[in-house]
Amino acid sequence: MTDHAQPFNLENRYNHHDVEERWRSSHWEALGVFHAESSRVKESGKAPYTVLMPPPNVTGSLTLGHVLNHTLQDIFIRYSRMTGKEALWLPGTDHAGIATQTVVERKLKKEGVTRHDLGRKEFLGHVWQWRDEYGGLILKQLRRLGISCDWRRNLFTMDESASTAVINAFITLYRDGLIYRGTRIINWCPVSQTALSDEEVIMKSRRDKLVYVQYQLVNHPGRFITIATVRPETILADVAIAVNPNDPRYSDLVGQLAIVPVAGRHIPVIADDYVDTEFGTGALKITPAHDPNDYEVAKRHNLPVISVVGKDGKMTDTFGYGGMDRFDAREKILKDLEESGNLVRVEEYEHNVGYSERADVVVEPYLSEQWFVRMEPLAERALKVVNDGEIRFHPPHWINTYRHWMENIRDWCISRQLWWGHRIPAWYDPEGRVWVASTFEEACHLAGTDKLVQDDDVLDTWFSSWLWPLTTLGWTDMQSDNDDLRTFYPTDTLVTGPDIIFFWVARMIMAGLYFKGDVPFRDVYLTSIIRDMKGRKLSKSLGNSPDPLKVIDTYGTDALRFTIIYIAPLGQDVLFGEEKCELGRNFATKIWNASRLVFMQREKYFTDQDDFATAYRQFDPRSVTSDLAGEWLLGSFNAMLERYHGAFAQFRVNDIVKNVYEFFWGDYCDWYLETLKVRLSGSLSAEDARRTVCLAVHVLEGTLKALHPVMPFITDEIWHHILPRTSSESIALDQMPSSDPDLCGMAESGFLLIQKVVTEVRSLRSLFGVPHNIEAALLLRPGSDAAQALLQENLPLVAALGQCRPELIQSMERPKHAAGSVVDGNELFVLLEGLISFDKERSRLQKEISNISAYVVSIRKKLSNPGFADNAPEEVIAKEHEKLRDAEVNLEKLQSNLAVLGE
RNA sequence: GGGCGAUUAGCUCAGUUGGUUAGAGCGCUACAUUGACACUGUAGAGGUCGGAAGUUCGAAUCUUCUAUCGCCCA
Repeated sequence: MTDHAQPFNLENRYNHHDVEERWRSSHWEALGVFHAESSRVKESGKAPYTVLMPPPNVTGSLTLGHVLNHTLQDIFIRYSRMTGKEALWLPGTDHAGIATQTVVERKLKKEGVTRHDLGRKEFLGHVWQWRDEYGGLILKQLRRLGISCDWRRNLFTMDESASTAVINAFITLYRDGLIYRGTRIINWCPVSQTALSDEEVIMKSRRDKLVYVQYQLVNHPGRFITIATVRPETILADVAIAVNPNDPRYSDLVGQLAIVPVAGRHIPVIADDYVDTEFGTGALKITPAHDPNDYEVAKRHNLPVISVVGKDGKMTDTFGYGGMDRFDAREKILKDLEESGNLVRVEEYEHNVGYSERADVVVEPYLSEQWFVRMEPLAERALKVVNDGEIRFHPPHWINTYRHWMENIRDWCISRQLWWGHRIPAWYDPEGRVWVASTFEEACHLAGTDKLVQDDDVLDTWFSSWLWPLTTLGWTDMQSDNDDLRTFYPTDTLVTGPDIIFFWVARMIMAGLYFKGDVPFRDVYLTSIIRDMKGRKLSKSLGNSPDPLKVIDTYGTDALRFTIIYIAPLGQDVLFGEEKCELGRNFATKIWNASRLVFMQREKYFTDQDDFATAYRQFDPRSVTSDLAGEWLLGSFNAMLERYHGAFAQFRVNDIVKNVYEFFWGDYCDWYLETLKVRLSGSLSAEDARRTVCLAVHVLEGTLKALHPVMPFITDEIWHHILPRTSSESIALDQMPSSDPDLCGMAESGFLLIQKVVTEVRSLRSLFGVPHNIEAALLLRPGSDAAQALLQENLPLVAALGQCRPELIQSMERPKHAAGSVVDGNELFVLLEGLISFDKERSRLQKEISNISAYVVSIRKKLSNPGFADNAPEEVIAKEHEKLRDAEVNLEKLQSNLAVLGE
């Protein structure tokens, strides 16, 4: 971009393509606007402020969820940067073990190759190649959002430093006894063919058949015991039937043997408290290889474990089902049971079944040897820091969810039967002993032999993500210590979706405390979930997921950012439809056009940029006097800023944008700019005119700064037109205005009366259908000397804004042929010779009077209630008295108007 | 079964410690098109705040019960 001064005014029409292209992130990036340095914290004493980007999945592409999430983070970061912090936003991506491996395997399949054909090493070469080619897509797309992270620090969870950290974290936990290897029933995904953690299993409601099957007793021919199951195919793996020891129905059968249908195996009837007497028949088949609870029962009773379902979800039994899919086998065994006469009955049954999060197939409980993290010792402190408020959740109700998980914590299965990921740093010697070490050499040294074989498995992707607050700042092991860690850890604000509280937030807190001895962040902002206009979750299969890049092309990045923040309140779901972005687009256009008006006025009173710059730099808003609207505007602007900063402190981002929107559109454009036109067209001294323009620009610039965190592009563009600023400067580095408490009070100005009078005149005009091109005569009868002076001074304003010829009168006589009204005790009459029907005006007044009478009665009632007078605070009572007085004055005047009309 | 959240204008939602004649955006109605802006302006219609009971001088706001919907965990 060339470095010439911007034109004095803006293009006629706002074009988001041009503007966003000009300031596109690469420009800001090239300037280093988004870079943060620990040295600046050390040397200048600036306070650090850090945000961690939740690393998007490398296989991912931009969704509206990302838009919301990253816009929020950008808002926090830009605000902090502009309020004088050293703001660091750490970006990166995660390697998404299952998802990435699946994508690459699918691609290879098209070429007729499986990963097993290639072997581990070559396959990983393909994955890296894929990642280099396509893995950067999401980051490219994120840049279009104009987000201000320090891209130099971009980290990938498989990068060398992050990988070193993962291995060292594993070793540390292992040596501390917090990682162990054990045989357990885990969640097995038959499609991805790997173990999953509990969190990766989604429970879904499903209608199945509850099958009642009778087992003959060995020693009592003709007697049966009946069980109920939803998984009849696992009957083949039964090792016992359990009943509750207190269940009288079965007490005589405990210790007997029963015959498993189809399999013919003899199994004992056992008694165990685990059995629920209410469910089914009260007799439960025990299948330890295919149910975690049954496995526990079997352990207690020393029962064998028999497996009939393999890794691929196909049967492995020797009773004629071997090789069949588990669901086909279920149908077949139903028929076989019926034929053999063992099927008692079948009921429809609705229950929850676990599905694999990634592959969306029913998870198979599978007995295997896996690695686990012992979570209880980690949970204790992680729970405490949240209970104690060291980490705050916004909105706070999510603490309950967090607490519940921590209090019912279960060990974390971290091994995955994949190739893509951090390989588990464990080796086995010929005797089967395990050696955990950071390298093969070290393991050999420990084992005293080099005949070692490394564990085939890799670690859960979240095992690297939980170290994200550490690895992004260069942590690699327990000895790590560097300027970035010292300066930026703990980080400040984490913005993420509530769906990964368990996966990620909770585990990062554990890891931060364990490996660094301190919390990883202070505030957790949990975002809204975006749904479509019908309230459905956005999903690719439903086709209800708008492409954010298309939305950006249509409406603009600023518009999308503004809209999504405007409609996403803290802690609520958001119903999004593309057309909602009209809101943001319209606002951007409004900002543009209002700025154009201000710059047009500027051109009239300043010869060029430099002339204006000199005056503007010397301009002190506190010097504004005898400009009613200007003083009011300053008051309103500062009151807006006060709410603005307050909303930031409370993480009420939604309020932030609504606040600025209302101020700018309502106060600045609708009222102030209209008065500005009137004032500048009047007989103002050149000096006053110049000062008036400076004030208009001053408030415009302040508003642009307040909006910049939300709408970075348009604000930077217009900011460059305010003064001759070079393209190497940016509003992003300018200082955010703070609220001046002395000026806030000025919002309570006499200008409010002018507004009310103008509105009332317009209302009467509209009500009586005064043609727009007619200037009505307006008579004003002030209710006080102060109002008299105020109105007198601002008659030109009333005239222009109310499109009327106003005149102050003292006469007590009501003008004929007029529509009358009262505002704050001041009467106004719009003369409507020939236009007004007395009947219409009479009925209008009557209606008005009855409204106000009812109001007066209600306040009187309240005030005469002794309970109110005794209990209500002073200022509330005073306010009621004031309301009553005002209402009474208005009522009286309306009544006399009506009386005059009746004569 | 346990927990959390929602229920306010036709639609989507604000309403922060109880003190408003309950607000906004979109939509709707009427009027306005040469001087920033129709991606606009001005005016207006529209709600007994899911239901019931209670606390209180006073409840959209607090308590209890209840209905409906959604999410999380068993």
